[in-house]
Amino acid sequence: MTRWLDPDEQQTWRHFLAAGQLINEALDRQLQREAGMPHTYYMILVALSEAPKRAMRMSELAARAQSSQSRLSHAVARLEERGWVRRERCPADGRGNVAVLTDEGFATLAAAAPGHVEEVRRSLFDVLSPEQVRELGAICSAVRDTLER
Amino acid sequence: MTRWLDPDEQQTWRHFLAAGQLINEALDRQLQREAGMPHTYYMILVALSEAPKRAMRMSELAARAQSSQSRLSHAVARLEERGWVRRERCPADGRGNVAVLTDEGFATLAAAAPGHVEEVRRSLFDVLSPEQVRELGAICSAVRDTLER
DNA sequence: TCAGAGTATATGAGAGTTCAACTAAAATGA
DNA sequence: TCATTTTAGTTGAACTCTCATATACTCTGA
Repeated sequence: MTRWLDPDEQQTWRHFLAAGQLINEALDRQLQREAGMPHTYYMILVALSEAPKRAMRMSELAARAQSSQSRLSHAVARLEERGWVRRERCPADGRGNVAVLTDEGFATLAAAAPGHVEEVRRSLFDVLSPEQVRELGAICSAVRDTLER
Repeated sequence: MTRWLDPDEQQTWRHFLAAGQLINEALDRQLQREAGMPHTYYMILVALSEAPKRAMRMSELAARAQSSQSRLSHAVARLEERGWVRRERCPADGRGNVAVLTDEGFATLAAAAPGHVEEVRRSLFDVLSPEQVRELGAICSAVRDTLER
């Protein structure tokens, strides 16, 4: 009944898990050390920084930053305490909130970005050939399309 | 100075993050729902189940299960409470502990495995062509070799 | 226009993770 | 042989995440 993994698939799967975790740990360590925030928070700041007026509805932000709504809500509360983000009531929809990246938040992000990109290169792009990067892009895109929603 | 990501790299990176997270979430949800444990705990049980006598030194186990020592220590404490793992003092080295998978733990793992494998197929292998699986294996292996230690 | 259904977000508790101590037992070496 | 260093593992606190629930607003249809 169960379609078990054959030895090759097993190995691929374990490499996949190991690689993914090593990269995530590297990202988190670098950001925690140099910017005092986890990668999930960084992703939230990035998403906000790219939005018009650096502002976005909470649910839209959750989608962009690949966060659950609850996680985002907690995270933004922390980011607000640090003064990097501010929340405003949404005028168009009384239920909604809009998260806004403050200047201080933007400055923090700008300061953190170079070190982060360097880490991204070190842990992924520098390791792979251009051909592999293309392949990886296609693979991840396929996974994403399948699992998303 | 900073080697920023070009648009293609950006996209690949975002697909990579999204895919990785979607898969991890799928794994965690499935295991939490059907076996009442997170994926990290599952990996610990798997590692133990493959060891001679289903027993392993803590640090060796941490390495195999891709866990930090601290995380493993906390996790094994929980697994012990549930009766799935037992800890014994290591006779050869007075500092060491040996984690042992109990019969109950093994049974739990055996019961959880089919659903887990099914989820692994659904979220990764079924999505990719055999060629892509090969490519992904090579890519992850390269990342792992570079980042590990 | 109002009850009921649906949507946007927040919140609290419980659980897992990290980081920095801390304990205890080897190993080292003069 | 004893002080030092290293290694194995644990622990507590602070923090993040998840899940279920709560709150407050909007929409829908009779």
